Amino acid sequence: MTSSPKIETKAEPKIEPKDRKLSSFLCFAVYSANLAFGRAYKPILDKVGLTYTQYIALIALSEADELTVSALGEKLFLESNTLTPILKKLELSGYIRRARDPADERQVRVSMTPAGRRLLDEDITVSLKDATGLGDEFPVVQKSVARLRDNLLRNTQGEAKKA
Amino acid sequence: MTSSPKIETKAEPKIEPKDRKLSSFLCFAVYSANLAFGRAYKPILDKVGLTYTQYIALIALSEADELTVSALGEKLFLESNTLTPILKKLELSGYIRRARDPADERQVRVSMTPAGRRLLDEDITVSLKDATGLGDEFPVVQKSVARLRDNLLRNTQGEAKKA
DNA sequence: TGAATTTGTATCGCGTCCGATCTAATCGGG
DNA sequence: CCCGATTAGATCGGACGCGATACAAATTCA
Repeated sequence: MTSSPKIETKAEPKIEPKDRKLSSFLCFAVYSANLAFGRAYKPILDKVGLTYTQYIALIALSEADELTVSALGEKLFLESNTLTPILKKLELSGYIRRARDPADERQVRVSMTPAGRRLLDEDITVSLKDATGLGDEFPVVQKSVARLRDNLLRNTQGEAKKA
Repeated sequence: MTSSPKIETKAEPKIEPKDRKLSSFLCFAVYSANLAFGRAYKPILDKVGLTYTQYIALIALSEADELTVSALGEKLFLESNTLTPILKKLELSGYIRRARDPADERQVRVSMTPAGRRLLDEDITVSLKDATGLGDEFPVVQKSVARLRDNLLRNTQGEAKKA
């Protein structure tokens, strides 16, 4: 769309600086959609005393138990500086347990408590699937956004980690 | 393994509680894609001394100048508690101006400085369009995510504001 | 007009994110 | 075996996002 090459120009002939509408920014769509998700989850999660991030971390843990902090972080794209306080709160809430691995005392193994498992089995977020209003598109959008994320991480992690 | 009730229940015949994979969650895709965007923008925005949110706010302001804080908040889906500190930093950085409206001293009019306008004209984020790796899908995904956001806000704002 | 209410912004506290740094445990070479 | 390097978490400070609240300006209405 940016290039409709009738005649070959060296660079862009002329770019209007004005046509940078916020609505055209994919990053803003994702940013604001994330805010919207947080607000949608809030009244539901308030009832069980969890935050949005804590709930997501709990789901990640439900897939594979006894994960280390860094292994959990790989699933969530987070590191210990973010994860540690969250896990401490989840432990305080009684949904998970944290314990140093006897085989390697540097590592912390995180596991779900029965209370945590019970919470997820309730499936408190069923109502939200309708709220997305995506219908059959739901899995398509989900995959597109996941692909977007993976592309962004791959194409920038290169610079971040390389430096 | 926690419970596999063979007896037929009235509503859902049988839902495996285990198949709630993190990767199947749209909210997680959006959540992590937002993190990825923030990380992708960071090295670029660091060079001009802006944060991700500050940059988005600047773009919103470029569309319509002399906005009030709440009008800007409507564009950004943010309120004064979040916006005020951000705008103060943008003012301190010299990219915007803040001034009480003489006609209504309650309101604060926000406008861009020439430095702010110059910054946006540089279009420092061009390189990121490729990093999304979406190609022609780009506008489709953007619209889907924006629609998702609008649906979520509409379907939950009702409860939030009504209460 | 004057008191009550509403409105627009700002402040505060908590919970993420994240870069930078710290500490303790493990590993590896000599 | 000891010492330096690496690794896994944790801590700290800065910047959001947001509910609750404060405060002053504007509006309403008796």
